[in-house]
Amino acid sequence: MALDNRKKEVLQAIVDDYVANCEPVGSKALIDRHDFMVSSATLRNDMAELEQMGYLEKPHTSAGRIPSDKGYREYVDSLMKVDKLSDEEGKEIKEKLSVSFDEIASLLKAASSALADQTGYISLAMTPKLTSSYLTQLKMLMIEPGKVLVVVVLSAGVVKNRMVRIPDFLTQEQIAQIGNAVERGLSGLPLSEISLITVATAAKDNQKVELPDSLLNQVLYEAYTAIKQADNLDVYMQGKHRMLSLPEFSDTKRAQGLFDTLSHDGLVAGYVDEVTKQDEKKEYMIRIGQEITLEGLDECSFITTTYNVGGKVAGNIGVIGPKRMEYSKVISQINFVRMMLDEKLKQP
Amino acid sequence: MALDNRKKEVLQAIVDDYVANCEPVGSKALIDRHDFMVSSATLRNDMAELEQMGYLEKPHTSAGRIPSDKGYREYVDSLMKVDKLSDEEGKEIKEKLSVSFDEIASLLKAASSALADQTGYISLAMTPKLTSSYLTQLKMLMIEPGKVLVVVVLSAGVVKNRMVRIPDFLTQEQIAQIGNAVERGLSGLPLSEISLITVATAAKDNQKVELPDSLLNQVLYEAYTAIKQADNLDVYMQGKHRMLSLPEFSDTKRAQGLFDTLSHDGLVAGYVDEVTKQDEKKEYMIRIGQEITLEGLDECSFITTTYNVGGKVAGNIGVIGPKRMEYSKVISQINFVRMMLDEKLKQP
DNA sequence: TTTAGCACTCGGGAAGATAGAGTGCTAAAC
DNA sequence: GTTTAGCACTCTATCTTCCCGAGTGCTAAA
Repeated sequence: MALDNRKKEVLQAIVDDYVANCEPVGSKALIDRHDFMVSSATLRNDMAELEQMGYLEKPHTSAGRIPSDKGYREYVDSLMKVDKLSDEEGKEIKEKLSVSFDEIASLLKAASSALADQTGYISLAMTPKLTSSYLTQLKMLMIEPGKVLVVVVLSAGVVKNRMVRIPDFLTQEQIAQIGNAVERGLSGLPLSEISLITVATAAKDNQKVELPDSLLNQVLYEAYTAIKQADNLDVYMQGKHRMLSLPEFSDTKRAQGLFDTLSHDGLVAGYVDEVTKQDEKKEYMIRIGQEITLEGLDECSFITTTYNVGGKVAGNIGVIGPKRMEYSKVISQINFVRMMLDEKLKQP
Repeated sequence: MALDNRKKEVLQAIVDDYVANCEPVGSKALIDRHDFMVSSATLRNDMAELEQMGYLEKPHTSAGRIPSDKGYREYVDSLMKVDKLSDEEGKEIKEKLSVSFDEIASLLKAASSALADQTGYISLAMTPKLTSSYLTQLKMLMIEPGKVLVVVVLSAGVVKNRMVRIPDFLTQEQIAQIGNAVERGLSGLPLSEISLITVATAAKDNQKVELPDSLLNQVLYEAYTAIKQADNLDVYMQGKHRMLSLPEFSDTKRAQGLFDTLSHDGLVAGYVDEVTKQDEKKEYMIRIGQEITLEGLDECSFITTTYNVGGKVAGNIGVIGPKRMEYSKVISQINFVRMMLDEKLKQP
């Protein structure tokens, strides 16, 4: 059975009211707050049917209804209208993102913080996915004898560095040359194709320094781990503790379950990755309540979208909030931030 | 009036019991759990006096007693005995700290995570204080035309870098030379004495590159901000959400107040700094409940100590837990971690 | 100074009563 | 067939009352 027009309106009104007040919505309250041209009894009938179809639930017999996961799903899929961001809000976000960004990391931090402030929920920003990036530069900089800073630059504007130890009689020149050799051999190569072996051959093909193999290998190993480490997704997450003020997390156990999961950056990043693949064609992905396979997030909804670097699919930004979130507002906010990122990262 | 021996024992026993159970301690429970050779009536008298002296409080008339801030203070100052860490625990910590650390940052992260795991409370590790550090190196590395990575190395082993923009017709050689010139002029100088002017004179005295002043100044300005930015204390904090499982934070409002304050790294760092100065001569500093002037921490206790780099006073590590914390255990844990840090950072 | 004894206090949990919001159903009206 | 008024019913949340028991403070005796 399909939803007739009035049922759609009823469902929409219930979601709206519940989002606003976090209290089960009854037929009378619905009449009071909305301009339905029918009586409460009629709404009661509709609500009963909506419940039977699985869009609504009752916390207990004599309470109002609350949306089920399916109800929220219907709401975001076909009922809500995503309105444009207000001009002021757009301006606010723009301001927050107008940091002079010279590394993508600082821009993402700003984006995450803007999203958290603006939505009032938990925000998320992830560095570009490694699968889409390749090595552009590798610099080795001697800080003091025996200590070298390896700077790895990836195509998407990601810069990572790592301090490593090497035998302390190697000179700055030797080190720099090895770095250059590796860079020459590997730049342009996707990270997935870089292995200890490719690093070694690159170095040996390109370098002129005379060094015993064992010594050279030691340095190359460090270079290799530095490159591999640049692989790691960085996750910027903000606004976690704001969830404590929501009624759905007034139970500390539940809040703790949420925080426990969120403290594992890797888990969250992995989930985002997986889900983004599933919803590849969509502009944004939304997961509601039990649809989220992460532990402790079954009272939450999760919205992410993908930003581009140099016009190509890159990393993700997102928001985690209660199921009872202001979907249309959050979506327009997240969209706006994404557009700003795309704009700022246009030239590769 | 001074505390006679039995009163001391009573206070100590009450603190111990309350720490263990988070329940007000009555005279009878005290008798049951400890070997006092007197009757409960006698203890009642003692407890009444201890209350009058301000060491104990009653949540309400007919409950047991709980320690007041003053009571805890007396406890940590003269009653508890700090016992040595068990061998296993020492081993565990040692293992967690046996990361190959090449930057002080990663060692501090490991220290903070070990402390959080081991104590079960919130841990804190801060990079060395800037007042005690001076510039040792400044490298400028061209990543691509117009983009330069400025690497700042400080005496205490702190390495920071920052990407900056410069006019894009400058060459790697020019940039590197300017960096070298500034390094030559400023290395060994305390950060506090470095200003835009000293940077400029250093560069002009030492460099040979011919560049128009306005251009040079632009680069120098970026170098200067990079140095100044290295100034910032980094704070590593872990284990926050563990507090949610403590009964004293079952009220989400309270937890939120705590988290709100803790999310401002600067606030906490500033407080630690201030308090460390006050307790300069002591091995560790302890602040209990209301003694802590940070908002939201009045149900907490705060213990910090100072680690050394190259034998000189450097940064702080610490633990924030409930007032009802296992002081002696935490102190021995924190001390152990500090000793490990000192050991690892012995050679400058 | 210590102790036994006892009356008193107070919080917290159990039990019961009540109000009110909301429901589902029936039968009449449109 | 759909809508509506009316009504009995259900269930929670709240308030009151009551009582238990842990704990106290005081007194008087050891």
